[in-house]
Amino acid sequence: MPHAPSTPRHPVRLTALRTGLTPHILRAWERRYQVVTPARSGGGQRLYSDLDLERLHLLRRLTERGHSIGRLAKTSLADLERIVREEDVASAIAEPAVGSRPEDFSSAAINAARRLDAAELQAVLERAAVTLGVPGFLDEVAGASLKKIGQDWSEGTLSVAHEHLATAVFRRVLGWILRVYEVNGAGPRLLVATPPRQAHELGALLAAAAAAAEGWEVTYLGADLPIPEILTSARQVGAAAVALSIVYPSVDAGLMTDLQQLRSGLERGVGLLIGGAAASAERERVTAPGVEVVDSLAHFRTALPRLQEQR
Amino acid sequence: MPHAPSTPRHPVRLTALRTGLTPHILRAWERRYQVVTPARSGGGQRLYSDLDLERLHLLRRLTERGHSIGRLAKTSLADLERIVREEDVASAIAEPAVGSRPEDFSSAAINAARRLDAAELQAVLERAAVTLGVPGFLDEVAGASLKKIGQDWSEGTLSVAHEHLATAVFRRVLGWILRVYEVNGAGPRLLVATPPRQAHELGALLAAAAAAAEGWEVTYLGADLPIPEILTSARQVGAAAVALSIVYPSVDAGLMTDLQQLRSGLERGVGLLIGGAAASAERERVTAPGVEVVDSLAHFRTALPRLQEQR
DNA sequence: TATTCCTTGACAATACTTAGACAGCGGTTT
DNA sequence: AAACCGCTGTCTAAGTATTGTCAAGGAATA
Repeated sequence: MPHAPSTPRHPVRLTALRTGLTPHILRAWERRYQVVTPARSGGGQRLYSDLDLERLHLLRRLTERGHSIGRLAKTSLADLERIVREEDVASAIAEPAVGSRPEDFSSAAINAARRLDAAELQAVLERAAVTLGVPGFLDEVAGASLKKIGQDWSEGTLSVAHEHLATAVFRRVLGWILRVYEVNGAGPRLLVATPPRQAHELGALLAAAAAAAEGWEVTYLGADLPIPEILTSARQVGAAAVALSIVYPSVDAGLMTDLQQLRSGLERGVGLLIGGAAASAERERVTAPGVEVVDSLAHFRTALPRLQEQR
Repeated sequence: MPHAPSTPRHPVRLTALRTGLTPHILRAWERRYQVVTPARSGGGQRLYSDLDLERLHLLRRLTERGHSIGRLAKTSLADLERIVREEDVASAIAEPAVGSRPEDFSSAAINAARRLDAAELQAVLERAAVTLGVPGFLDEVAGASLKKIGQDWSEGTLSVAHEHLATAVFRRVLGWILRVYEVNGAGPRLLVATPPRQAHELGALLAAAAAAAEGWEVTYLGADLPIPEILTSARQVGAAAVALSIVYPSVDAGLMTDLQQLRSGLERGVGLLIGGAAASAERERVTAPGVEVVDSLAHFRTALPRLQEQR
């Protein structure tokens, strides 16, 4: 015959083990707050029931999370269970937990790059993208990591090798993201590239991925593309907008001519977005009618729907 | 029955945690503006009510967005809620566009399933996972879609073929997620399975993926697993916890025996979580010392870190 | 006999309290 | 501009409350 849950049968030692408390705490709680009142053996030793165990277990959980034992002491078992459940939902809103915060991913990525561990870097980036979602990943991990790497590189903490390895892996991951969003015929078309003499393509890839995640159909053409090629391609795919990334600070006469040529070669309704470090730095020179300079990925994202409507 | 929302019961540090403020700020706000007037314990310590928490939470959100606390201090709860709503509408610019909201993905998924288009279903699910991030995907797309599919199936709108196709694709996508999070040696281990005579494994897979995204190293064993197998495996991989999914409403004597056997076969420190429709429905029968019933994925997620700490 | 458990009283570590001070920020006035 | 000012978050110091931990001496248990 199975015993009733109120049958006293567990000695202190076992009770402590099962509830995660110590015998000392059990006695202190009983002495001070009459949290439970265990039965006694013939010789006066405590014997706890299943119900006591349950109660004590819940109390431990709640006190660990910040409730005060003094206040919880007189609460009924049913109420304790209710509170625990409420706490669970309430705290679900609260924290994203260490290990899956954007910063954690960034630093893990930079460490991997520093160790020249391409496989680990890729794994970290993929995990970040899948955990945070592409928009969050691009804004808070990819952007931040690239910035940090560039910074460390210019400070001499990272070598060219590190930078190349990181570039290769980022290209792979961003390419993967682009592929996931490849889709037939939906969404407006965006052409992404880097103008002549601009070899850094990561910014462009970042923008391409961001646009893809926003539902655009992105044609990514890579770095250092002659203006006529851009024009032809834009016409061919029926682009609703063209986005260029400019990183090198040499915003030279050639570049300005290129931009003018590009703008006048594109149809009226086709938007032209220029982003990247150099674009922000020389915003006044680059800005022109029909040319929008974007300072950040977030800015880029908000500029996109506008272009779509203009068609 | 002490459950009026105005019952004071939360000490300062809990209140700080729940509202995202710090104890310092709580006291400063009270001292300067009488934002709230918490009750006091016998010894003079603050005790906040649920209503206080609600109010403080709203105040934090609004001050973060630039409102001044001095101005908001005397505003009623109802007015605060109204202001927050208005703000939300105003900032709707930042709202995800149509096409990348959870509902859009769910309905696209169900349409694909209805058309028996496995490739499209898989593409939609992958895009959803990558756009929303795995936690969001599991909570708002996978969970919802499966529920809808099950519902349509029981209504006769979807055939067994549809249901099997969907199961196959979901299994593939969830498996992909599990693989992305595969990682060597980090994190506590979780064993996920379905007990004997429980054939529906999608719930278990969902849980497995959620745990993986939280940093657990998950060993997924699939459906209909004999208890001794579970025990051996748990010991072999050194599991910190075991999670089971129970869907069929037949919580029969066999199942109860199985659970008892499982619980007593597991070491003390190893947590045991039971989830799924049947578990929630028969929560009282299933609950036992050392066995925790979880009602939802969100609940499951919050239960996990606890198990980790208990080790 | 060796170990575990009992009670009581004390102590130490946290956590919380108040009152006050200070620094950064945005806006205003000189 | 420069100086000023109110608002707000943060910190300190000194005292109180709460709670975990321990010790001593005796009793029960195996």
